[in-house]
Amino acid sequence: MTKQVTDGMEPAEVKRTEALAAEIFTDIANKWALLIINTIGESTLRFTELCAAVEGISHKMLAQTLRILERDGVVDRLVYPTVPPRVDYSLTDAGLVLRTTVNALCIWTRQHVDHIDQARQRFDERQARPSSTVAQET
Amino acid sequence: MTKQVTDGMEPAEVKRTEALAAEIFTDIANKWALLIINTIGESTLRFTELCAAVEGISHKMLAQTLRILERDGVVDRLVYPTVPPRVDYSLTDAGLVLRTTVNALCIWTRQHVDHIDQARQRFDERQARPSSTVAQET
DNA sequence: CGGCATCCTATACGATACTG
DNA sequence: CAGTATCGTATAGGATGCCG
Repeated sequence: MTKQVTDGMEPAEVKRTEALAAEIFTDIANKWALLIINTIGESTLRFTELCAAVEGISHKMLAQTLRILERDGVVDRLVYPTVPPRVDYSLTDAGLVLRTTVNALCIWTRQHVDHIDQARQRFDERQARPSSTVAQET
Repeated sequence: MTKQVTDGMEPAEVKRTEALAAEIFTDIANKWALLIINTIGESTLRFTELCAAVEGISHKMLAQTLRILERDGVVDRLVYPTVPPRVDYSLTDAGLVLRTTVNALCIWTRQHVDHIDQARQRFDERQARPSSTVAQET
């Protein structure tokens, strides 16, 4: 998945990095993780605020995904020893770098909604009757 | 999920765009779709080539995900009416734009492998004994 | 309030097998 | 070779409830 970073490593080390990269990618490249990262952004949000801000996420998935992101050093978790408890979430430095990319993904989605909607209609139409995109003989 | 694009729309239209954006995001923001997009990149690959290039993907998931990406107008599918059949996959213009972002995501992952690996070790250690990150009283 | 555990359903996914 | 269908398992994910 995008080499170049592993240049000049011993085979064993490359393999370990490869495996870790795959793991990390799995942690991050999923709907909830990406939405959470994008939502926190530059701000600091409490658990409940996040739960409300991330459209459609459940209490459970938020807690679960936050734990993974915290472990991976993408989000910071600050616990106030008050009662009732207060927990603030923010992005780490690494998380902030990541977030610029994630945000670009969200913006791309928004900007292509119409285009994609039309592509879908064309596709669904094509499915109805045969004759798809076929390379022409020359 | 990242507003601003829906400014100056009627409420009903905003809601439709909102729903579509969520759908599209679900299609794209998952491991396989992102890996496929990043792998195709600027090139044109046959089904079998893609299957080999995308680390760990199964025949089934590749076919399934490609269908979704094709429908969304992210990948182009060119069928050669030969026997045995040959099918070439490449990114559409929209897909190419998207791919720059996706690639940035992959690169970020690679570049932060060590950093994240260390963050994980610290996290796992913290879990063993209590005393987590707690806000100090002032 | 934040978080974990539990239960249950829905979906993701792999393996396999069959077609054109 | 590319694709679809089927089946079984595994994981995602919602709902609920209990604790500090």
